[in-house]
Amino acid sequence: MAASAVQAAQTAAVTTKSIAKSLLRDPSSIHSRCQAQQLHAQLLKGYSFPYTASSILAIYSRLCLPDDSFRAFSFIPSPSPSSWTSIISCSAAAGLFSHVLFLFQRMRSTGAPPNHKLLPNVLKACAALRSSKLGESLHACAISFGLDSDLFTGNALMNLYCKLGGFQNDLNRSEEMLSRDFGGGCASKIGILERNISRLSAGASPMDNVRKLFEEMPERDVVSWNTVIGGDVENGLYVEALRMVMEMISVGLRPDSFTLSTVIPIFAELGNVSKGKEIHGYTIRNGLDREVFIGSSLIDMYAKCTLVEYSYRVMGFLPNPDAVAWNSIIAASVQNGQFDEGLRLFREMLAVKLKPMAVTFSCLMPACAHLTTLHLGKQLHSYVIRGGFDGNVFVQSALVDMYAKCGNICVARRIFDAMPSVDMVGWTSMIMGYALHGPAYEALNLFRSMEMENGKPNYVAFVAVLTACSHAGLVDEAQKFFDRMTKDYGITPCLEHYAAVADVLGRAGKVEEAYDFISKMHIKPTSSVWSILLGACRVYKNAELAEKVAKKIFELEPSEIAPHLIMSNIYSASGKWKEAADMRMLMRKKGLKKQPACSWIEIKNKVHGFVAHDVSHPCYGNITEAWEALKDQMKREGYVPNTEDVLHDVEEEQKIANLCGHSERLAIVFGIISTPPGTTIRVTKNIRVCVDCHTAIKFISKIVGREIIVRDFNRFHHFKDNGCSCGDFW
DNA sequence: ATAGGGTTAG
Repeated sequence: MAASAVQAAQTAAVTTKSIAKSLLRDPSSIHSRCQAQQLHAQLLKGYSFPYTASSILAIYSRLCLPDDSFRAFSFIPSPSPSSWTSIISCSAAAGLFSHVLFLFQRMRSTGAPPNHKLLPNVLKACAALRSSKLGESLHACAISFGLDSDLFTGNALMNLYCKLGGFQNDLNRSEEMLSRDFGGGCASKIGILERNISRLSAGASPMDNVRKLFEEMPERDVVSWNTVIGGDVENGLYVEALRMVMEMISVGLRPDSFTLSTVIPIFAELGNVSKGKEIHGYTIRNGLDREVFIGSSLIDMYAKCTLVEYSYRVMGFLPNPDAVAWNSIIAASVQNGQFDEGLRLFREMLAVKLKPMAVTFSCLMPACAHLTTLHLGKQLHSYVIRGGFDGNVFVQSALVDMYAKCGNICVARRIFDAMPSVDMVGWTSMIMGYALHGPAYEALNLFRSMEMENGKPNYVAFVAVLTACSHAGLVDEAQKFFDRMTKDYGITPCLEHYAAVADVLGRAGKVEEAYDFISKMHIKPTSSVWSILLGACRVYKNAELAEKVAKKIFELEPSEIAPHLIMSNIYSASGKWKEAADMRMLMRKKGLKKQPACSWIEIKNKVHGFVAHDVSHPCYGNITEAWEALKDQMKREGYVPNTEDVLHDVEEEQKIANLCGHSERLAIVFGIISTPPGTTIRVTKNIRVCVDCHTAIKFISKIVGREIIVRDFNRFHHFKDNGCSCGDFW
């Protein structure tokens, strides 16, 4: 028995050996890491043939297995050119770019020359790392070895310079770096180098350099053209990019799906849908419209041009939409305000077994933020954590924004504090969060920290900090920030900045000043800016100025509802019932209908919506019963109804009854009777909270001992203990 | 061997 076992083992060994031998002769037959490792083990055992680390390295690197490749490589005392090529290609394919540069430097230090197979990979790594200095040295290296005339090297060089776009390239320093970084260096080589590189001007646009390289290439392929076109697009040279496409066609090359997916985003950016449709037509005629790369950029283009229905159609024609196509269609719907559709598409994406990516969540999160559905936001957050996407800075910023918008500013802050590096979007989301919730000093402090840590705030950051000032009524600070924005940072104010300053002036009662400020804007004020002032006129009962402002609004937007309502309200408040009636008549003549006010609340992951005097809710009986009890208690505590905001020309008693039926009160009372004592109540309302409800909710918060958070059309109110975070300023 | 699509704050 023992003898036969030995024999069997020997036969097995012979068989394995012969398999190993044949595998080495034809390494392309190895398709998995497991097979490669078994072969490696056989080689290490060193049967009858010599162990060749370089052949196993070639196999590992072809399978793109960097760890195994590194191990095999480390056993090669003096690597051959092909071994260097293997290990560097494998590192490049695995995205280990700094390793590529490190290995290349080591290779050069042994005196081994670069070759045309290797250099494109090194250039790719350099482009990925945006290393301008090394890039120039590599360029010098390519020239000194005569590799710059190689098609692939030339393409990779052009790509490198496109990626370095924004960098200051001082090409005259290359000589020094040639010898220092990559061991070039003899006099004749440097002569060639100088002659070649001096023709690339240091001060010119980076794309000019790319174009020179392009023109000097002895041969060009579609990739060469696509690279220059891509560089033009990346550097905002849209006209030039499109001219290149035409020229490419005129020399007899056909734009491929790379070319088209590079230029389609131009029309998204410019919002030029008719040109975009032309390109779409071209893709259909050439059978390219079913490719995912084309499809994704078309979906995005139509969405950015607000033709989201076209996006859906493009998606519908894709035979095999990949995760990116799904991301695009989700982004398309969310960007166009179709939040429920975005969420539905996400579920559909999961249902077809595609794995979501970090981008998926940064596209989708704003849907929860806009819908104020905290429970959905939390579900997505847990998905983010389980999927390991919580390290992505886009996702983190989107989460900060979502939690802030869904009313949970504390969690937003916790996520913000945990961010290892905060970009401008992260800072701005957090600042905007505080602006919406009330603690303006937190917003202002964060803005200062951001200036210290992140340098230059952009215009959105100023929108956020000005919003914080306006919500807190900080007139002087707002004006200071506005001045600093224009003077210190050279940012041209846009509509939102003007709106915020006009708002803060108006709220502070400086309505005439606000009028002057708006009149002096360097862009034409829109009806929305004037409407802000109109609102202030109503609060400060300045009917005269209100009429002047309303006239401007009606000229700009004759069919906007809000100014009609406000004017009617102003007239009612000053007892001008006839004017008020005329205004409402005018609205009827124009066919304008008031948007119904509604409020909603989430109870046990279900959303309950209420409109004013809503009797449709199954718990209506309980709600009125609880409200009556609450009302008595409120009266005892000193609550007096304020009917100033009630529009209708009716008796005082009826006005009070109207107030009591306001949708937010129904939602709050329903929240109180449906949750355990002490639970925070979160209600969302589609329009501004009225003065009386604001007072009433303060009383309610004290009586029931709960925090009540109401999100209205433009901010959050945290009611607690008879006070509100907005400081009665909203 | 070289190139490409979708993302967050208002």
